[in-house]
Amino acid sequence: MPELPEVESVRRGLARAGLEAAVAKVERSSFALRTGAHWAKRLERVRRLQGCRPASVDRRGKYLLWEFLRPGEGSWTLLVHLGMSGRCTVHPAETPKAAHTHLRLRFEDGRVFDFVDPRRFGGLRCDTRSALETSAPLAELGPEPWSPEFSAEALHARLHRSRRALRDALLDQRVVAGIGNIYASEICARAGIDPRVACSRLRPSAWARVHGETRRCLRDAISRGGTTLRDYRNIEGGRGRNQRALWVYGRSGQPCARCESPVSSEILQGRALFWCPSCQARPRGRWVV
DNA sequence: AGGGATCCCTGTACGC
DNA sequence: TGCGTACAGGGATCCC
Repeated sequence: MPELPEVESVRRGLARAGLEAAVAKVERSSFALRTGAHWAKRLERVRRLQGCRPASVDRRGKYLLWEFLRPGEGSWTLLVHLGMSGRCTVHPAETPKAAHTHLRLRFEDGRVFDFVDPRRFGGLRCDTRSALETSAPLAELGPEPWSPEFSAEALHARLHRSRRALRDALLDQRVVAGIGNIYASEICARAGIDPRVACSRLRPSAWARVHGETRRCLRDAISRGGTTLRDYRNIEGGRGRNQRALWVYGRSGQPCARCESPVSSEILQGRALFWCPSCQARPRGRWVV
């Protein structure tokens, strides 16, 4: 389940790979990836990358933006979303295609880039940078966790009337970009707040903790190369190391990393939710401070 | 308009 | 052993 730290790890891996040679050939599977207006119609356009040279790799939320310089002038940008099971890999030489390879870029230096996604929840799109940034899904994303627009005050202002559970607000990419189910549970755990509590009950001091722990949790996960519970792999095919540092996610019944009480879990909005009933007790009063 | 429900998709885990 | 089934979940879409 690639979230911001995993996508950032892929971004850094791609940048480190130092691909500079032009794309000799674009190979596409006949499967549709993510369907819908934003994706399927535009998959054909990856052929545009033929003859282009890879340049900078950026990230916005859970999306990768990989720029390719055109032979004449200008550039195309490849937008990549890993969905649930998407993997990006760079192979040093000829490598057989893995099952469910949806895109292979063959570079003139002999290396290949593969996008593999068995569950096909991921998506690809190729367009100009400005076309991508001014349309869905990028245009709808909320602030990056490290941007000045993401603040405790902004969280409070946006959510103080919302009756949604805190966990569900953190999953909303319009509130802040990049958080998925794993880090939503972990952020609530580190902030010491019951993830089921309605946003409207959080006072500014509680939002300050949510804000601070969001940044810390994601930053620490990036420094550990992301979380591999099942599918996630980095550009070299290796696993992340953050799974060992999780406090609550996937640890139902096991001792909380902080107080050793057994971790609780339930399904909320169709998604697994984990918390420590002792460190994240439901407030008895009206407010979470 | 906010937010809940449903669907997409396949590998894995588990029960009988 | 083998088969069937439940489950995992990000985001688009529909709907109230």
